[in-house]
Amino acid sequence: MGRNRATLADVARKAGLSKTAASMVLNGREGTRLSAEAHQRVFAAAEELGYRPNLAARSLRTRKTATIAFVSDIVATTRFAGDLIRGALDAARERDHVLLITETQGDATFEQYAIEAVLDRQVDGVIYAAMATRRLTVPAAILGGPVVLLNATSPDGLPSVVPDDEGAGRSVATALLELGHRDAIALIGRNRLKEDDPEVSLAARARLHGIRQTLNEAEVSLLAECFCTEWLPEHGYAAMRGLLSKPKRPSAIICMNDRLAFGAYQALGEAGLTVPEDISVISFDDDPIAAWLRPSLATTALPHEQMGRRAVELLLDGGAAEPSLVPMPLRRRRSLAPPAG
Amino acid sequence: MGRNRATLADVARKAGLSKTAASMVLNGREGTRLSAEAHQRVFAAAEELGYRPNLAARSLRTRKTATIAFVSDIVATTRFAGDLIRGALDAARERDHVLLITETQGDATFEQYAIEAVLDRQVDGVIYAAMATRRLTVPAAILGGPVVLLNATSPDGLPSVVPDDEGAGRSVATALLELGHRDAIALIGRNRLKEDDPEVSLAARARLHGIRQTLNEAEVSLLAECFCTEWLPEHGYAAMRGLLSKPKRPSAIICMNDRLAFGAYQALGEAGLTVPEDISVISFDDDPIAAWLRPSLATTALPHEQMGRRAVELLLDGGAAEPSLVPMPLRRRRSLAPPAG
DNA sequence: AGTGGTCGCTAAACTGATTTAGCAGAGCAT
DNA sequence: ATGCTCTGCTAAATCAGTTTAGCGACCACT
Repeated sequence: MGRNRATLADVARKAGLSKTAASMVLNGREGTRLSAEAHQRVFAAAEELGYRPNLAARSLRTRKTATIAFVSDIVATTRFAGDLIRGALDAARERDHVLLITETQGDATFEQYAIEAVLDRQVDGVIYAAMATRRLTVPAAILGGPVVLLNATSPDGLPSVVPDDEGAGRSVATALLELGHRDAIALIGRNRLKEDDPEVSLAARARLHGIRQTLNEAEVSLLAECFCTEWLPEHGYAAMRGLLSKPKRPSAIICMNDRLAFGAYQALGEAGLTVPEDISVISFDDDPIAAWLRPSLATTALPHEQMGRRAVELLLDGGAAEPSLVPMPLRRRRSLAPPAG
Repeated sequence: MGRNRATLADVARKAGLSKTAASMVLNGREGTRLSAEAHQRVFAAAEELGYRPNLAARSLRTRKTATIAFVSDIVATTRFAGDLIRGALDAARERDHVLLITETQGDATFEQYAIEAVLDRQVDGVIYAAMATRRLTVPAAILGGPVVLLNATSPDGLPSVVPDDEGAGRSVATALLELGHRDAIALIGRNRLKEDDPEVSLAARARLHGIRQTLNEAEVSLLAECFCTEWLPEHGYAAMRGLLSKPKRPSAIICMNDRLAFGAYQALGEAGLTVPEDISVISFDDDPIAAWLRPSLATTALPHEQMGRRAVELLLDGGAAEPSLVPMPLRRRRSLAPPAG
């Protein structure tokens, strides 16, 4: 890879100057008294030789690699990982940095390995990302340098970037109230584990809190709340069937994520009910399926790309110590209507 | 990041030996005549100081960085990217390598930038990945070192890893024939652009070819073939409605991907038809939604994780020059049944 | 004439590893 | 006593940059 690259010494020789001079010119150092002509010659030589500095050599001296580690628990399994990475990639490129990506798979041994691997490569900082918004404790080894938590918070008070799930909860509830839904709003996706253990999820509790707060302020209470062991379509399906078997039919359903909503749609379809004429549905995440459903599903978007970007900005440009809350925009789609009759 | 790390010189000093000796012991060099005691002392010193070599320094001398570039056109937008990356990550870790990830977004300027960025960092090789299986030409700049194409082929005859879409086409057709479907099989997802331009897609043509070949051998021809401008649910929906409006109803549908099948399901549901009793459905990709649909959708899986893994193996361990075809396993699910009546 | 300052530039040290070339001492044969 | 080999180790060069310290020439001023 990259054999026969021209070195700084080659450039200097061609320009008839010392390495020192060439280095200073190419780095645009202020206050050196090199002549305009020397500048010309160095630039010309570098151009002609297609010179590009060897960053390994440079970083040996400067201890800067222009490389950031992106350490995450799981990159696959969720389609969102790509957006998180893409946002980080974009922001890194704008700052002439590059991303070293590793995955811990939630395994302590892998994590240890991943961290050593990136520290050995002298990365300038670490973005420690979680795929589900949660609280975690970062390994001590990376605390020697800049760290930003992405989609996670930690007890150490490290800079972190998380979505505003509570705000999203408020948006969702407000959207329903504005349409006139009041005493027939049901919730699908309560989950003790997610709500009570911040190391599993911070989103569940925050979303619930946002919803409750808004409804309380309007003096509205939920018609029903369904617990689900997981947030997958099958659980949404089962929950929806449960709701439909009760005497009072809800006028609107809030699902804790889009996959639950997908399951709910399936149950509604089987029951011969139409969205949104019979029942409105709204949820969280803006999974791609939300737009594919018929009718399209109103939801609040997890701004993964923005979050990835913000993490890099925080890491390289510095910034707020308190968690950076990224708003979750409401996507108004066809699944919303005023209550029937 | 990584301040105050012990250096090799520290280890040597503590062991009372030269850097040379320490280096040789730690690298397990054969044929050096260092005493067993010297070995002990070096290991002990390294252990005690928590010594880890500075890879930037090492690579300056050895021209090896134990780092691979993963350059892809688009990492987001498709949920599959994660699996491709994960497979590569796993295989890289097993070989003590790490992945530098960049994205070109299909833009020539970004591509140029990405390639320079990774070459400047002296990567040991490049995995050039495409998110949709297609043919492409790799930029000359990376041809100076090892390159493997992932989910793509090139006219240069570079080593490449692609899914066996033609085999998948055969599996799909065979599965339907075995169930007894013959003269009422319809196809959704013909697409001139994808079929005719290998720089857009290799999958469409290969899948179609596999299907046709198997049906021809059984002397069966397709009842209908629907063209779709894109392979999204809405197009599958429209195509399915089209098929249902014709006099002869198909007994089975082959969709060119799962998203089309999702759309087909929606149209079938609206028409009051049930899968698989009225119509069987089978498709390609094994998108997560395939398992979420009711009934679950039979499909052939794109083995992204395996492909990512294979690419790294090819790059680091060497191997076949001709394209490495990774089989696409058939996932038999509930959407298949013998034709009705 | 001597002193000091600025200008334009360079030699050499330094970063932390690997690798080449070779040295001192022991043992052995001649 | 000399030459030879083998053992166990080290000094120094090297990789490709950055950075520190300083050199010679020229000018101005006292």
